Parts: sequence; structure tokens; C-alpha cells
Amino acid sequence: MSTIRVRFAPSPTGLLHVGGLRTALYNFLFARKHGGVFILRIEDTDRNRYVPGAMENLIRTLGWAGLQYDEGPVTGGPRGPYIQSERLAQYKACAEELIRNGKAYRDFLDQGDDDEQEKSGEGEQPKIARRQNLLSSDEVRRRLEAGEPAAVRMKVPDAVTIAIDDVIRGHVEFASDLVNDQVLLKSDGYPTYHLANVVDDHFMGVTHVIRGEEWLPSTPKHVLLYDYFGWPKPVFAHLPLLLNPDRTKLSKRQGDVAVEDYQKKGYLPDALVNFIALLGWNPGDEREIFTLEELTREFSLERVGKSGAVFNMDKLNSVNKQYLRTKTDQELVSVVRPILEESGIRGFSDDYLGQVIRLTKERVTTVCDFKETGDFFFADPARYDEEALKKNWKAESPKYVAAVLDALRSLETFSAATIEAVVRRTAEQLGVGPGKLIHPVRLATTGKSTGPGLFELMEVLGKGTCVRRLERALQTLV
RNA sequence: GGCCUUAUCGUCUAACGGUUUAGGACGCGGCCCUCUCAAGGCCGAAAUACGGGUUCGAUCCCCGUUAAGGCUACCA
Repeated sequence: MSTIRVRFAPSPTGLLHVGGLRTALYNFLFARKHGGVFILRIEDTDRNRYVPGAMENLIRTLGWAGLQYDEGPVTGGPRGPYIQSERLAQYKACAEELIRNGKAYRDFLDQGDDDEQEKSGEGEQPKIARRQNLLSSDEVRRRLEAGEPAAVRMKVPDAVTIAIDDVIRGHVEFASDLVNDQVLLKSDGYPTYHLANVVDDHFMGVTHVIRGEEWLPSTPKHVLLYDYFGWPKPVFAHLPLLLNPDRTKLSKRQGDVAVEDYQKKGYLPDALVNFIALLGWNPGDEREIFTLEELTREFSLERVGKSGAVFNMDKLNSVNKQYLRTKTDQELVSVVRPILEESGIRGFSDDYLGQVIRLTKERVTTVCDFKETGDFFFADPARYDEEALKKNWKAESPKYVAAVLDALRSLETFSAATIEAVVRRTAEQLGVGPGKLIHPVRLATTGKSTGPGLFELMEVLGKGTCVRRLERALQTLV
């Protein structure tokens, strides 16, 4: 069996979409699993939608997610170029070959005429473009020589059934009468997706086409083209769509769809990848957390489902939390530090940030949350949370806090253990439960009523800071 | 409108005709733990869209209905 070759073929029209990431991931996993090749191909055949820099961005985001491609732009490869706008001559030659063989023809109508026709058609019957006999061959030649722009359309046969056997969907049939004479080469000389994709997949040796379900309806066109060229067909696998909560195709408007959005919001790449892998695929048992290596080992197209999957933020959050806990404190320091510095929080050592992360990482959802959850580690509380105040700052609280403050001042070693001992002893001496002191002290030192264990947090803060904050609270809060 | 696809808890899904009182996870509710919040543990509510077949037996196979989605460009 020949080497498996698959490709991810985005168009450079913007940021990488999470649906695109999943398609890329499944292609990547399939290739790796079978010792095959994962190709990145840029489909930039629509000059109107081209966004400068989009390709670089796509590559960077794929890299962030850990999906390294084997052949593609920048890195190159034996079947390049991997950017379609650099392969124009090839598409043109292929289109001409089809014309020569009577499988395609020139069409001088422009886009506007096309729409016009459809409107005037107006019935219930679909308007299938079949225009090969509109002009005599003499006239075609004359207008061509006159330099009139022409598109090339494929000729679709009447009354045949075009069947595909999709790995995921099974056997699917289409009636050729409902397939229109697709434009293959636009009048600007660029190919359409349909031509370019078939030509490239053939010349790049692609064995499996793994793409979104939105391509299923145009697959008969592609199948026809393979036959026209006399090329072997790849195996098709059409993936179920990723959905909005209302079950429409995942789109902007209903939340973030760009991978970069999730990156910015503080999701870990391996967590996002893990979560997305489970949208449409499962290992068949009850495991849910996988490294990329484990996914590679377990993945199979056979276990990909058929129905669309809603992109569920709650689940993503849960997965991200689980990943956060698997990271070491220092690993997270390097991720969290830049986020803090963006907000002007700087000057803290790796060791200190590591301590902060150790105490807060079980309480955050994303790496961005460290800033908010751990704010009191970076500055004295700017204000005291109002509800916490109401709940935990009672009339007798100042007295208790003052007692704790006194006891703390004489502490030699300021560790969680010694702080706890002192606080509990003080409570005992005052004849009240330790909670009566702990809650107001927490409020005074952190400004809130929630967070890491008080004694651990005070140890990290250090004696000076704690004493200062308690003093200040006693002055401010009455 | 036409074509295509899909259909198990709110969501992601398991079950590859019988071992099922339909399993897990997220979310939700309760309890435990506890200085709070998380985490963790335990418990709970929650689904096979509907109607026909086939079969000794259907979540699973077939047909229909319904619903949802995708596609219907010289966009990808």
C-alpha cells in the first residue's frame, strides 16, 4: 500500500476557524497514525477574498496548536508549490486538456448574465447551467481571438448517477441532471475550488480527502473530474459540522470562532485540541483526556460520527481546567508572565509567580484568570469586595483582626504552619471559633472572601505585606 | 423550492439485534470534606423525535413522517 497523503487546504481569507482546526487535526492524526504525510495547501484562488498576512497567520496558529505539517508553504516539499496562485499554468493546461477531449467548453457569459438568467427562470425547477451548445465553435473561436474573456465550464452528462463511497457517510448517490456545468476556470484565469482541488490532490498524491460536510454536495463534480482526467480517485471522508448552540453552522455572531480568540482568552493549545478532537470523534471507551500522541495512537476515521456537534464552552472550560492542573508551576509562569506584563504587572520573580500559581491554579479556568484571581498577590487590595464586607466584617471583627495582627508581629518564622498555629491559638484565647478571625483577616489581606487557603496565601505574601494590609484594614474599615 | 446529510439525557457521546433498570463526561441540584472558593468524594434529576414494518427480540436493520443542518456562485 502506498504512503498515505492527506492535506488541510484552507483559504487565506482570515483567521483559522475552530472548525478548520478540527479538520486540520483529523487530517494530521490520520497521517501520523499511518506514517503518512500531512500537507498544508493554501487555496488562494479568490482574489476578492484574499487577506494579506492570512497565510502566515494560519501557519502560526497551526504551529501554536502543535499541528506541524510535513509539506507546504515555507517548508516546501517534493510536490509543490503549495500555494494555488503559484500553480495557475497547471490548472490552465488541465482545463484545456478537458476542452480538447470534449469534457469542457468556453463560456463568454459573465457573472451578471448568470444571475439574470436564474432570476428570469423563476420556476420551481432548478436552473442548471448547460450552455455548451449556446455558441457555434466558429463563434467561440472568433470571440476568443477577439480577446473576449471566457470562463471554462465542465460538461456534465445527462441522466447518469454519480456515486461516492464516503468513509463516514457510506454510499451516496447524486443524479447528474441536478449537477450544473460548474465553472472550472474563471475568466480572470484563476481556477475555481473544484478544479484546483482535484488537480492539486492528484498531482500532490493525496490519497484521502478529509474535509467538512459542506463539501459533500459538490463531490460529484470532483468525481466526474477525476474520471475525465482518468485519474484514480482518493478516498473521501466528509466530517460532520461544528455547530452554534442553536445548531446552525458554527459562525461568528454567536461567539468566538477563531482559534486565536481562544488563544487570547487563555486556553491552552493542548486543551483546545483535546476538546476539539472529541467533537465528532471518541475512542469508544470513557477516556476523555489525551495528549496529541495518545490521540494519534487512538484516532480512526471509523470512529468519527455523522451528526453535527455543538461547540460547548462549558466542556472546553472543564477540559482546560484539567490541563491547567497537569502543568507545572514553572511551565505556567512562562505563559502567565506575559499576560501580567501586558497589564503592567511586572517585577515579580519566577519563584514568586510560581508560588502564586501553585495556590491559584486549581481555582482558574483560563491562564488569563490568574490576573484577576491572584490580583492581591501583585498589589494591596484597591477596595474590599462589598458582599464580602457585609458577610465577613462584623462589629467585633476589628478586635479580632487586631489580636491576630499583634500575634503575627511577634512571629519569627512566617510560614503557613506558624501562621495557622498563631491564628488558632488567638481564637482560642478569645474564646471564639477560628472562622471568626480567618474570614475578616482574609478580607483584610485579599479584599475578597474567596481564594486560596489563608495561611498559605499569607506565607507567600510575606510578613511585611500582611502586617501592612492588616493595619490598613483596621484604619479603613470600622 | 430542489438536492444531500443528520436524528440517544440541555450539550459531547457509549451501546457495533439480545449481557440495558440505556453507560460516561460537561452542566445542573443535593450531601460530605472544609477558613472561603476551587478541587475531591458520594447521591440525584435528565435521552433512544414520531409512525409503520423486518425479527423470537429492536437505540441498533428497512420505509415513511417530522425536525434540524448543509449545499444550491466565474466563494472556498
